[in-house]
Amino acid sequence: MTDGQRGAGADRDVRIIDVVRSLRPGEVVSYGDIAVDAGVGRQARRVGQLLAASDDDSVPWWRVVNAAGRLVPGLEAEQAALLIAEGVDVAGGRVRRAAYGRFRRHP
DNA sequence: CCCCTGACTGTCG
DNA sequence: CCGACAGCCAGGG
Repeated sequence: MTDGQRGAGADRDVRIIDVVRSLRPGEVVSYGDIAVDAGVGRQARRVGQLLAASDDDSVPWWRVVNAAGRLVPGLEAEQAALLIAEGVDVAGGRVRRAAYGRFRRHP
């Protein structure tokens, strides 16, 4: 592919996944933050859709929650276990604000 | 091109 | 605190 970027869409996906993979243990961020960090603006939905379709084990999807700190529907138990194992404060199917690593929301 | 769906988000009652 | 609503963006039928 010496010509232009036929994979423009795939490039965005790669960036998003890359941001998620850059998360370290105990670090939790929201879909919106991931989208912004990846430089795709308000594609928070695409982030979730992407993670849902990704089978890659190198992608720590459990470190991603929604803006309310809510865990992934249907996988709350597993996600909670993984987060707690990393020292994240999880309660009632959601992550506590204080447990966020890159939390960039008004406190 | 139109319509529906979604691991989202912010506002309102 | 929580449910209902509307807004936004991209993918799939």
